[in-house]
Amino acid sequence: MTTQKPYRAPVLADVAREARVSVPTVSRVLNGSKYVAPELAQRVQRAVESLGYRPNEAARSMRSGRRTLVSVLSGATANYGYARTLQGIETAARRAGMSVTITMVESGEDDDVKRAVDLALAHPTAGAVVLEFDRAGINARHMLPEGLPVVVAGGGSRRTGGIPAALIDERTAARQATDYLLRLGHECVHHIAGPTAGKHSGRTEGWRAALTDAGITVPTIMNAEWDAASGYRWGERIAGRDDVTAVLCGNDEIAIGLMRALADRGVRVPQDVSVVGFDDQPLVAMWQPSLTTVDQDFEDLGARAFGLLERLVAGDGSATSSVVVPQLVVRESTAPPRG
Amino acid sequence: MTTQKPYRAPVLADVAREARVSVPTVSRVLNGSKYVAPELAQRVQRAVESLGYRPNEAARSMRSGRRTLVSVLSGATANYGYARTLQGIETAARRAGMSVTITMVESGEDDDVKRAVDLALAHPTAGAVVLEFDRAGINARHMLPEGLPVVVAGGGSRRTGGIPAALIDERTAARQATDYLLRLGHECVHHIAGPTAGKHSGRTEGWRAALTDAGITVPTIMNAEWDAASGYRWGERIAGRDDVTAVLCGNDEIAIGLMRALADRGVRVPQDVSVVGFDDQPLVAMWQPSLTTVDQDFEDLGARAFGLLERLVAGDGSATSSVVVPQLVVRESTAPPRG
DNA sequence: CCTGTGTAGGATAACGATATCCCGCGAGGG
DNA sequence: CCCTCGCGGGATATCGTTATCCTACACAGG
Repeated sequence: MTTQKPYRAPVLADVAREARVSVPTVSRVLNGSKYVAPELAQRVQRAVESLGYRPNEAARSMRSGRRTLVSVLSGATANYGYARTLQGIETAARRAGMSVTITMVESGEDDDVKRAVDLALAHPTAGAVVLEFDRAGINARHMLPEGLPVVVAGGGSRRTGGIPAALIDERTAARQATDYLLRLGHECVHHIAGPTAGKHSGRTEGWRAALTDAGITVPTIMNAEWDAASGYRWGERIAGRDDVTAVLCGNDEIAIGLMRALADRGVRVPQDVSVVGFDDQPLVAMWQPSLTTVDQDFEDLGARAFGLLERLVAGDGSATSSVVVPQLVVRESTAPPRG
Repeated sequence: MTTQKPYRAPVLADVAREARVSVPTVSRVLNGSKYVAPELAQRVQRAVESLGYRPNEAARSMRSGRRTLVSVLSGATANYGYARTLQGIETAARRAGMSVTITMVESGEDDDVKRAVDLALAHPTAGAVVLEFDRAGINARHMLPEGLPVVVAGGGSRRTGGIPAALIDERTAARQATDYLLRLGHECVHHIAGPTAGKHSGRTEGWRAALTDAGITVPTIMNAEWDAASGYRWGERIAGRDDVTAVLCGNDEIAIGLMRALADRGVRVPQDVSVVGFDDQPLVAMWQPSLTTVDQDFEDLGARAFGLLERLVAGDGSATSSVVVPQLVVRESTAPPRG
């Protein structure tokens, strides 16, 4: 059993020794300063290659003040939307030569939020992206220190307190989805909302606005979790009601759960009830019936959020929120009401 | 327009000044050294609170050699399995007081892999977790420097070259799933495999082994991408064949796509064809018919991977691979063959 | 009184990089 | 011949922290 000697990455001094130059000269070569003789530069390059030298960003940023780390704060979930947004941020950051740390906020409780923020900022960070799809994210934003570059990524129409945000205008999308159902001839559209702790989400607000504008009495909101089981439970109750002919769901999971419960009770979608989801997860197009839903480009959302942060870090005060209106994708789960 | 003065986080010296002690004393207080008078300690604590001081991990680790950053290398995807595994790693790391950076490897090409590894190790890292579900991950592992603590997380039965690994024994699971279908009375089980670049995945190997052991001629493997569209295309072809009565799919997406194609052509699941998936994504239990599939605990996988890395970093050479056999979840998409 | 021991806490060096300073050198102008 | 100027590159300070060293003091034992 050989003892593994602990890993020691080569440092500038090792390169300098190997190339028989001083440490600052190596730095100059690596940072592309002029004023270095071509021959020395070549010796340095060779030494870098042969030793497999990799600059230490921590030391570099400590001295230079340039930071190459971006911190993402998100709710504690592997949800499709979160994962996709993170991917968008990471890809954009990687292309810009920045690394990404991810910290999950276990809940909206002060303790959890504080711990998460402390960990997220433990390593010196150029700025933070807060994924604000839930309470945990919102609370996290409020606990970030004054002056740190911060951007928000999330569903639109929420106040972000002067912080630049990349948004998806869920409100408009929900309104369009609701209008679409009304145009099909439904006299009312019901709504199953995800948990949002007090305030209503843009999805809920858009739905309400569409009904109000059409002069329709807004029915009671059905509150659910974001998961399919929760949608299923509402489906069990809706199956026994004649007055529900169209349902706008807070997300695709809820919609799928709802549809299964309806099917189990012999209620047909879309003949008896129309169902609309939110997110357009990859699988829902394969459903039977395939789900009419709102397509959200989360990857683009992440990329836009990172772009804003980049400008903010560069001191470009003109960085202003960007909003995208997602598109309704009409599939098989919606139809005119019977009779 | 007020000019925002750039963010300057308070440092130890600020705290020391505020508490009227020397810098090392503040450090001693924060690191819980004895030999500090209670009164001074209290002054320091107060100063820390009032300034909102947060230690700079980069500086700390530079001096002390203790690293609190873990790097995760993964394929460029927001797949359910990847996202879930990352969540498991992050949660375990957070509980251990470590931060996590995530770097995606765009492809298996040398260029992409090298760039990803460079970025992943740019900030000084205690070690790396490589998500090895695809070629990109495998290549990334080979490009990591000698001596860096590395663990692999992925599907079992692959060689990991002496590197500790947290594994899910896909081979055994696939074998069990295949055996189950044979016990139902199917004379053969067909298989749609995901892309694995040369080698076969544990899923494919387990399937083959089960058939071979049962003395059944192994049919041609159907090769697909990991997505539902790809499963759909195979479904179109299978619908015209009488000899296919049971299909083991490389993952749930493929299975769902397959089932939709079969349904579109009037082939009934499970009466005409039985279908088994892999992963047990949250939605597939709601399918019609609900999908029989292999439940993979990716979050646990991530937690185990981090645990291994932690021991490796601590110099515990006894860290040895851990393997979990996932369970087959029988639902509605499987049944005995007709007649 | 001298010495030894243990506590308390400041002074200083060091981690790996970059910014700044500064010196030597050769060319060009007065 | 002296002075300036541009280049090339080493010496040194510095970033925020912790490890090490060292001094000061109190107290006990001989």
